[in-house]
Order: sequence, then structure tokens, then C-alpha cells
Amino acid sequence: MTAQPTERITDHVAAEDITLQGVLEALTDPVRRGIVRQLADSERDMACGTFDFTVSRSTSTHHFKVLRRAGIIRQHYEGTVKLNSLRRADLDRAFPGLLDAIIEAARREVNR
Amino acid sequence: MTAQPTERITDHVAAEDITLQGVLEALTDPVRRGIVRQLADSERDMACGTFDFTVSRSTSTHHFKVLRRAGIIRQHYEGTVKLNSLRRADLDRAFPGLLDAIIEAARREVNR
DNA sequence: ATCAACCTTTGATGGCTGTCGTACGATGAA
DNA sequence: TTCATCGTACGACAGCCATCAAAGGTTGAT
Repeated sequence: MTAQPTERITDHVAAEDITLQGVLEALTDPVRRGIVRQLADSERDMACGTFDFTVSRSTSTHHFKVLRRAGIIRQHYEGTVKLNSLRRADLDRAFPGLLDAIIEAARREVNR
Repeated sequence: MTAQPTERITDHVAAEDITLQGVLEALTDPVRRGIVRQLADSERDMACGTFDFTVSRSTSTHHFKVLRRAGIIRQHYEGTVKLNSLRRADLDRAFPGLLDAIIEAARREVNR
């Protein structure tokens, strides 16, 4: 009935409102760092359910929310599936080199 | 009486034991980030008492300890004064680009 | 209409940590 | 030896946060 599709995600933060504190808080959690790393190593957007982690569904929802509200990922629905992507450009502009350094370190972390 | 001076600080972590988790945990706290930024902007080692922060003495001791045990700073006594320096080389080797990115972001954080 | 898949919300819980005051220890100077 | 300076250790406390289970909501397919 609606001409425009319902937007079910409403709390993406504006690029200029991304804070260092928020980004560091988000990436200090190992589960969230794992999400970001997997996203960085993927060629396409990933559904929430396709990530590899060790926590319950409800906990993973929480982590995605923290990442989204920190401005690290963008999310949108495609049917019942929620797709995630990294906000690389926004993060690089806000904090040059930070995301790459953490992702690279996280990659090594996983192969140690 | 002792030929070698007493070493009063014993828990510096080895360079190869610096972890991403520890570094991020340490630098997520704004007070600790302030310490690191001031240290990065100083030309010489700084005594604990010469930093600019808003917490009590005992709390600051706690923060220096966290930074030291994360491998981010090195400390040594000179008389009654405890001097701090950044472990830049060790950190750069462990996590290239990370420290610089955070310091640079922290500098902007302070002038906003 | 029903159902399955996907994700969210809520409430509870346990653990961690930043904070402080107070008391203490070590060093060097008077 | 006395004293001031500098930093530490301890105990307490409050708040935050990662976690889970259970129940719920939305969407698309049957």
C-alpha cells in the first residue's frame, strides 16, 4: 500500500557524528572485531546470519547494533535478510588509517 | 650499598606479548588516551605528576599501570619521580599504523 | 492462512572496571 | 632525623556491558 518501501532501520549515524570513542569502544570487543574482519575479507555484503561467531542470536543482534550506532557498518534489509557493509569511506575520512590498522591487526590475531 | 640500583618496576610486558586486545582496551579509555597523546606530543619523557588530567592520584596510578601492562608505555624511576615514555617501536612493529592513527585521531578529538 | 526463516526486544544476571579516600612506602633534602 | 614530595596499595562502591533465554515481530513462500 505504501509507495515507498518501509525503512526498517533508522539509527544509522551521520558520518560527521562518528566519534573516536565510539569506534574504539565498538572495536575493543573481540566478537565485534571478528564481524568487522569478516566483513572486510568478504567481497560482498554479508547477512547477519552468515557470520562465524560463538554467541547467541540475541547477543549478535546487540553487537550489530553497537557497530551500526558507532558508524562502523551500514545495514539494510533485503527481504527478511539483513545485509551488512563496512562504512570504509566514512571511517577513513574521520580517522585516517585507523580501520585498516585494526583490520590488519585483527587478521593476524586470528592466525596466531 | 647495592652495586646495581633497585629496579622498582617489574611488570613491563615483552614486546612479543603485546596484544591487540590489550592495546585497544587500554586506549579506549579517554583518560589513558589523553596520557598517550600528551606523551606523543612531548619531546621528552614525562613524570606521572606532570600530566594534565581530571582524576585523583590513585586513579591515575591505575591508568598508568594499565598502559604499562598493555605494553604501551615504559616507566622508570629517577629519584622519586617516575618517568614515562611511549613504546613506539614495539607498537609499530606489532601493529603497524595503529598507534599513529589513534594518536592523530586523539589530537583532533581534543580540538573539537 | 499458515508456516518457516530471520532477526529483535525484553528482562535478568554476572563480571569487570573506573573512581575515590585513606593509609602506606620510597626517595632525597634540610 | 625529620620532613615534604611523589607515587602505590587496598577496600569499597557504582555503573556499565556482554551474555543468555524466552517471547515477539516481519517478511516471503506454500
